[in-house]
Amino acid sequence: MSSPRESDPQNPNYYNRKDKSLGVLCSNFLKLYDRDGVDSIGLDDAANRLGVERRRIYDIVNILESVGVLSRKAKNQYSWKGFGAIPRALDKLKEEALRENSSTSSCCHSETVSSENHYGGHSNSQTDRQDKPSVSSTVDNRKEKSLGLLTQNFIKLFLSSKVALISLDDAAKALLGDLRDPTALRTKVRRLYDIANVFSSMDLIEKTHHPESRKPAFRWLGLKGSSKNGPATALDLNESKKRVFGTDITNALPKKYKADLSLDWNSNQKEQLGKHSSKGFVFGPFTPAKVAEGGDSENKNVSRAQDLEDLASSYHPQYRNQALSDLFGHYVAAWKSWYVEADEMKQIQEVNSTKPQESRNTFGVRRKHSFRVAKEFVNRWHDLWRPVADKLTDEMLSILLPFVVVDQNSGSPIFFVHPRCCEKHKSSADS
DNA sequence: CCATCCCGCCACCAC
DNA sequence: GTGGTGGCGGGATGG
Repeated sequence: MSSPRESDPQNPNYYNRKDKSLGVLCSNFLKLYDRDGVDSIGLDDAANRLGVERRRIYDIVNILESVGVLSRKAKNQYSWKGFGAIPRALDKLKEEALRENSSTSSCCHSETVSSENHYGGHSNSQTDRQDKPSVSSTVDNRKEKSLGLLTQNFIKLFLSSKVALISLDDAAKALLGDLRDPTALRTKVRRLYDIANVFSSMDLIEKTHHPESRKPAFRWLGLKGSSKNGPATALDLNESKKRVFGTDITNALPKKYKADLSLDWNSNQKEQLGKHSSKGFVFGPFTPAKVAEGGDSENKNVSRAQDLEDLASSYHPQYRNQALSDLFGHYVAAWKSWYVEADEMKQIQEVNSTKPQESRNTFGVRRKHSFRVAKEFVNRWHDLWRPVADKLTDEMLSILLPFVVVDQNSGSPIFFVHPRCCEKHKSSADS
């Protein structure tokens, strides 16, 4: 006879839809398996450990497989390839996308992704049983609509076109080709939401809004500077993404679970970010890369950026509280895009002008972007932390404080992320 | 009201 | 039949 409303976080029966989204499930999945020593993944095992139904695991696994992170080994068994396998998979997709792009304009769908994707695997045996007249049609049909294939085609959309931003609606239309069935469209969009969720949790894409239309849209992030057609080795990120995690999973609790604000700090690298400034400020990720005052070579800048990036990834606190975790992930992604954007800008400028002076603009862009991103981040961060801010120990604060926002013009810090600190600075910085 | 997307029914398929 | 897979879309949720 009790009210079924359990939307109160204080309520032990608190239930939030987001807690069970494919995105967080994927995060947890990754936490579980993205570590040394993992080689084989059993679907039942995953489902049990994550506390979800098998069906959900299929969704994730299919998507991950299509970007090379996993590969199917046998029934119920997948082998872990890791994030290091992504660049190769993306290369391949891009290649295919370009090929298809040129020889197109007629209805082409199908055959987009040839059955054999996975480089590493000697996929022979029964791979080519798909020319049976009767069976093939249904098989093909089913395959054509598979989540995995849809995923790859979705990626191709980004890789082939110059469109950096795309709404799921548009994506669905594009992927449906000439088909005009509104029902099919809806279904397609639903699937795309699934894909977008897991990709978001992997930082492969990012959700934003279209500049004018205000409509939700997604931006491709890829693996930071990946498409940097550098010399040889192309995109080898030396297995970066070696994220540090705690040992246990967050929402292994079946139906409902209570909010848990306890934190899981990576006690180790606590000290190493000794970037203290004179006033006792501690600079963090948003430090503007010590912007080119005396015109330093860009090589230096690049390595500087790299340093900061490394700092962020090695200094990635893992919160038990999923919301905090997600938020932080969002912030890291945003921060990365800051560099990516700046780099792209720099390249363009380098082509357009032979002036050796343009690095100033580049950093102007960086600052601006940094500012915007940081501001949004801080606001949301602030709201989340307010309830617990006073319970934080000084040690905890020393970890949080590094997150500083810089002024877009001067490059100097304006306010700290810590709730206690940013409160008073916020208003002045806002105008 | 609209953007999201959880949830699980049930069709397929391989034994 | 049994069990693994995984389309698919109803309808709930949250903003």
